[in-house]
Amino acid sequence: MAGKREEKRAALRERLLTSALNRIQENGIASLRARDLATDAGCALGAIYNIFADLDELVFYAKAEVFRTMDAQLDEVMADAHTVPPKDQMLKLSHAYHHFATKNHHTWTALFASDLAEPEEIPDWYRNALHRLMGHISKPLAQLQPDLDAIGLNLRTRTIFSAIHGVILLSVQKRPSGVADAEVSDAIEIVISAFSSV
Amino acid sequence: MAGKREEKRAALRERLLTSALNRIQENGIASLRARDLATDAGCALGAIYNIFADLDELVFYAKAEVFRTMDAQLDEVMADAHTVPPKDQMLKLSHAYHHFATKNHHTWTALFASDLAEPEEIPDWYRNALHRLMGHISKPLAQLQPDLDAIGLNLRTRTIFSAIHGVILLSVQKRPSGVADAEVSDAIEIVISAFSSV
DNA sequence: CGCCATATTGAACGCAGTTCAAACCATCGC
DNA sequence: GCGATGGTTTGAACTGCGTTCAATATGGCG
Repeated sequence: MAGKREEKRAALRERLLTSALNRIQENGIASLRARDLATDAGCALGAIYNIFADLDELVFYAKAEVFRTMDAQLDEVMADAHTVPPKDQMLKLSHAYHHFATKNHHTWTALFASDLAEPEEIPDWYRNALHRLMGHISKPLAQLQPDLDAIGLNLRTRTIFSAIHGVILLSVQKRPSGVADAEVSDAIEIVISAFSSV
Repeated sequence: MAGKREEKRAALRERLLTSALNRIQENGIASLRARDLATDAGCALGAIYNIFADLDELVFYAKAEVFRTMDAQLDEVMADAHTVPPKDQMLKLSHAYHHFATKNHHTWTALFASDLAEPEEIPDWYRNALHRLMGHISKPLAQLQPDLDAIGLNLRTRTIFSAIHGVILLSVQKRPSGVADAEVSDAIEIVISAFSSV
């Protein structure tokens, strides 16, 4: 009977996170309720606080889950990317990012909901995932512009990511200043073309 | 004494909005409190609800104020823009947008805090301000690419805005995926150059 | 089995937005 | 002026939420 305590604890933790992800996916992070989570997970209200310091921490781990899922999907899409021209690699990544954002509207939006006011310890897995993501952009970019130094390449990589992110964010948020759903693909093409041909 | 009632009502409304703007600017929209607003404005808690349906409505009008202020500043910056080359016009606008965003971190962030879930009536003044903003981009763009039709120009305009917005947003939010504060100017230059040279 | 440490429970607390009935006060007809 | 009228102001009370905590239950272990 090694660690039946740990077992139950881990199972409850899992149920709470699953419930949170389902509810965020369904109704958005703003309408997440501690009491609903407890009901879903079949535990008492207070039990949440044996496992997480507060709801923010629970949400933090839920977001981590979303981020990891996205990371895995992007990695899979880009696994055989080296077989296509640099520009097509960036297009592929952008469209995959867009696809994830629309398929996971509420959870994806939640990822960016708040400022990272305090530069808290960025966890290693996060740094790594981000590094992989940026690598999917910087690798083809380095092919297109071989004379860029590391710093220039880094800045350019983040700039391209930010640009694509902006297009998708404003579109997903249905801002009048953004592009309509049906135009996102074209907008991505415009952005990547612009960055590919300097 | 025509309309002393209306007068007091308008004055209170003004005080509430001013208080809201000050507090958002200072501490961010998340820590806005009805009781604080009432104290600031020197009225009872319930008085807020004679003027606004709820806090969301008050915040809506506060955001409108911010948007109008930004609109006015951008218009002023761009007033004599026609004297410089198209690319420089877009740079000027982008830097002014960035300047406003950093000088008004919390209020600017509040503008984009929530999805516009329901496509509620977009007020005319908002549509107009947006139209002016987009005009500052589309005019120089049309000079650079005279063979674009209206639809293409419109899409391209929104795409450029989204790209610049993305760069600034991720930077202001201090996301690791964004560019650092000190790099934003360079990133803007990169984006506008890319879009100017296709 | 019996004891300890930990987990679980849900009632209770504090805080925040919102409501509402009573007190208040512009306004208007006289 | 003056009293009636109806919107305005008031702040205590209501509701819903995250969080806490003392009491209870339960796994772990000699």
